[in-house]
Amino acid sequence: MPRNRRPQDREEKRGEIVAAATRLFVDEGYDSTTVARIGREAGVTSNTVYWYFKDKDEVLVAVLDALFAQFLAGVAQRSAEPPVEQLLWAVGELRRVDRLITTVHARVAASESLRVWHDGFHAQVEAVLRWHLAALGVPEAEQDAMTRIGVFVVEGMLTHTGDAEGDRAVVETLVRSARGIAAVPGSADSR
Amino acid sequence: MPRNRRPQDREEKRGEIVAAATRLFVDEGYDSTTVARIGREAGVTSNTVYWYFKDKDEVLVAVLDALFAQFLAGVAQRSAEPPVEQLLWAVGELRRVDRLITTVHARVAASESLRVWHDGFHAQVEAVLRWHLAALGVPEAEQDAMTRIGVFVVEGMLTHTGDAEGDRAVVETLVRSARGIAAVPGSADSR
DNA sequence: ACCTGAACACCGTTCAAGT
DNA sequence: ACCTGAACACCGTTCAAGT
Repeated sequence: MPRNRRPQDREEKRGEIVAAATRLFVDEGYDSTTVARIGREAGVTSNTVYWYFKDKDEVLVAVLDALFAQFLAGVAQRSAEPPVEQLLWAVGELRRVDRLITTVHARVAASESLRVWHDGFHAQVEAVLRWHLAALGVPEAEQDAMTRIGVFVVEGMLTHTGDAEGDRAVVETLVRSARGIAAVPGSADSR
Repeated sequence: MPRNRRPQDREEKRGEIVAAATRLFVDEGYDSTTVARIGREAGVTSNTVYWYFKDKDEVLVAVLDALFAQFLAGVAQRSAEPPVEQLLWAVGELRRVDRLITTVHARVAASESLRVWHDGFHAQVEAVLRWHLAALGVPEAEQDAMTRIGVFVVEGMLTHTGDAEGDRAVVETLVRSARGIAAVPGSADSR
């Protein structure tokens, strides 16, 4: 069966490259990681990386896909926990890859495929947050703004390290704000 | 008077380099701007830039200092306006340099002087925000968390473009949250 | 189809040499 | 003190050539 043997090998090698790149990008950063190094850790030459990926940014997209899938699995497992704990866990998890998040922002302007990935990522994160807000009782009219605030705060926590108590205070204040909005909806009508 | 003629020329040339770099960094981005290009626009060779600055990151710090001073002057002029308008103005202003903000985050790990600048910038922004929160009546115990949230939201708005109505909704919701926290302080005592 | 050696293009930075 | 020409080091990417 030579017809389906090749594709399997291909996925395998590709996976090794992605695994090596993931380790290097997370530990040393995107800029500090040369394509040659990625290849070496995967047992090939730098040129070979270009047989599997269009360019270095495509490698990054593959790495992000892998990391994000892992992350979503963790989110699903914790869906029963209270919102504050879920958010704190997510922040702690994503913070391990904070360098990559900054890299994504720095490169969306230069790479079209990275821009697509970034937009998709935001859409998914926003969907999850909106779900939580609805569950907390935030009326639909306020969900857009609250969702954006939530995304911004999460992203800010990732890129600016804070201690455990500080993080908890931020998340608790945020959730309390959402509850406050839920209790007193509207901005100009009532009162 | 040859004793104070030289220093003046020096500041002049240095200023031209910073002016050229500012234009290029803002319009084309830090990565896309070569040191050679900065020099050319200032009428010198790339090597000459290195006589005035230790490296490309130092040029960036000088550019940031210039832009930030300009920004602070604008803030001072608008101190009488209501908080929402002040914040919206600040966001609009900073958004014009959103690329640089991303660049700063991408390079703090690599450049010590950039890290120092970034920390100082945050300290000043936080001081301004804390002042507003105190004015809104947010109790001291909650100011830390609310300040961090404010910084994160502002930064998020800069790096993620939104339309005018969306921006206004976010800022209004944020200020309303602060007022809500001010009205019902504490998280576990009163109920 | 998969992989490599060699080379190209580009860029930040340095150095010896000029005035 | 100020500036330059030439060169170095490094890196992403490509290409012709192998199996």
